[in-house]
Amino acid sequence: MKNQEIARIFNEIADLLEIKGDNPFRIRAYRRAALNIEGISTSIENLTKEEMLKIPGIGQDLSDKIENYIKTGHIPILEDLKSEIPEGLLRIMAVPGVGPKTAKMLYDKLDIKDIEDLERLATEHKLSTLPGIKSKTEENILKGIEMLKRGRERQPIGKVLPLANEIIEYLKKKSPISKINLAGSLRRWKDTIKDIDILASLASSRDPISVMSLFAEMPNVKEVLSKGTTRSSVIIKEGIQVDLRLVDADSYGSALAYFTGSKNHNIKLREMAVKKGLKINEYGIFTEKDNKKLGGKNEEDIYRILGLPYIEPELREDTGEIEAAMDGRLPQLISLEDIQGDLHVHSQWSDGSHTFEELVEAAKSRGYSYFAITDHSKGLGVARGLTEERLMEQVNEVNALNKRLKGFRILQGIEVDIKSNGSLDFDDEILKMLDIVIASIHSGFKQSRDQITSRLIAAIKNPYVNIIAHPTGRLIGERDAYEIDIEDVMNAAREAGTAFEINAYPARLDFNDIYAKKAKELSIPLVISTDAHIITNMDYMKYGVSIARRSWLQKDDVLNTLSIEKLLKRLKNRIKTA
DNA sequence: GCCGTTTTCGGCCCGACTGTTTTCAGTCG
Repeated sequence: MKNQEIARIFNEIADLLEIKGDNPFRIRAYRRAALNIEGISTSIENLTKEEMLKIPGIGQDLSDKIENYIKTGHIPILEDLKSEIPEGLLRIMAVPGVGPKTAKMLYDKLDIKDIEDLERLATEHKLSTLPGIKSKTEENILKGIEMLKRGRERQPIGKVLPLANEIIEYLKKKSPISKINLAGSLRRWKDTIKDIDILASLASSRDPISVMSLFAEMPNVKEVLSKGTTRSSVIIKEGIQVDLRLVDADSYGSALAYFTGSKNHNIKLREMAVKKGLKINEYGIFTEKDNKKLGGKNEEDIYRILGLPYIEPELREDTGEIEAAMDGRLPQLISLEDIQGDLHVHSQWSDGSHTFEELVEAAKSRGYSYFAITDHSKGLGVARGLTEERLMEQVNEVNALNKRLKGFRILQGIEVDIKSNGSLDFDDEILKMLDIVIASIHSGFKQSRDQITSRLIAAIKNPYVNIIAHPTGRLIGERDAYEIDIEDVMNAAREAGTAFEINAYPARLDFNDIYAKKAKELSIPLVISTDAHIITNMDYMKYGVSIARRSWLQKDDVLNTLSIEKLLKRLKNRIKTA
């Protein structure tokens, strides 16, 4: 799948054109194309010309470039640009506060070609010889370089969301705020987060400056980047940027829509507005002609006045949601309350921390009527994987416990290891005795794409494997997904009736939203499971549900929204009674 | 470079904050 690769190339072309001072709309066209290519679930090399031209932002020229790249591995314009512009300039542009104009001036006037040059000359106060740069800018550039060195990578949402909620609680308690919400990619539940965006409005006639000061002086603030009356930015000690925006109650809805994004979703709404003789900004929706405010107190106003139904934040990525809204095709998204049970849970028997009784209580308290105990199989020695004998002991214990439980059922399962040769860790004779079997890869991540693909397909085709867990093996920030032929894998699953897991563990979130959406389109069943090793991990379900929502999934698309009876009927080759 | 329910040419989203400026350019989201 070359999608990511081509998206990266188009973004690089956009960066280089920016340094050259090229037509900003041409630059935007490259960026928009990149984003849309990243968002499609089909390998771009499998698309026909006609299909390619249907991707928003891809026209004749860019589709030619893509085809040429797939055929020859070259994009002439990129090579030309690279020969004109030293590569280091792109890295200079990565310094916060340094954009294309500054980067170009630094290169033209002082021959600065990389970050090392920039740091040295800034330290020696040589930058202030340039027009428009004085000591403050030098300081900011040095700070920016520091920040870049520390690395401001995107962090898993599971790490960022709790921090964001703490800040919101703090502000609620300490300041005269009437409304406060998360915005930005956190509100859209993206799997990784760069900044925390918070929107608030004040109780009437209160002083915004005092709130901004309170915000800038929170105990966990490490650095204040900017502070105004409507917008302030800080870096907290975890290294994450937090932006707070204050608006009037009258504009709260339009500001929330605006700051929730995504950027491209907003641009498309604004374009729609312009065509209707309207204007949208963070203060409301207005008539173009006499600037009369038509709405903005509630987020729904914006959509309603454009003639659209409300679009859930998770869908706002400009991946077809606006078109679907126009046609009345928006999905009724799944919600956390729809989940009836967790199908991937570990116990003390392997590398989990709790007894069955404790897990039953935890599941019940989350409103579930079942969960599957899926300890590791023997091949995973580090996780104290079960041998056949211990599995049989577990079966007896689960059976005994199930007899005592009323209105609740433990499903006897296993997370069987897919070995490096593609065979499973247990024979079919063992697997067929269980209520549910999930299979997954825990080794050989470096194998070739073909090898891993055939391992997965072999497991998918096994008659007793119901679910493939964490199908791409990624660990956010630690390990990339292994390379697979996603089309072949999905086709195999569709034929075999094997489901894929959306693993809700924050570092995994695997399938991601792109693959889960694709699976839905192919009518492949999905499950959302937490892979819990301790009880509190069960609360990760909300992250899994958020991936499902971002994937346009409805309740019907997810097997563990079913009652236990219906679930067992849907699983292939299982005993069909609860 | 894309795109069309005003257009196949001429548009292309909108505003805040900073640092440097006397009215604004650059950067960011």
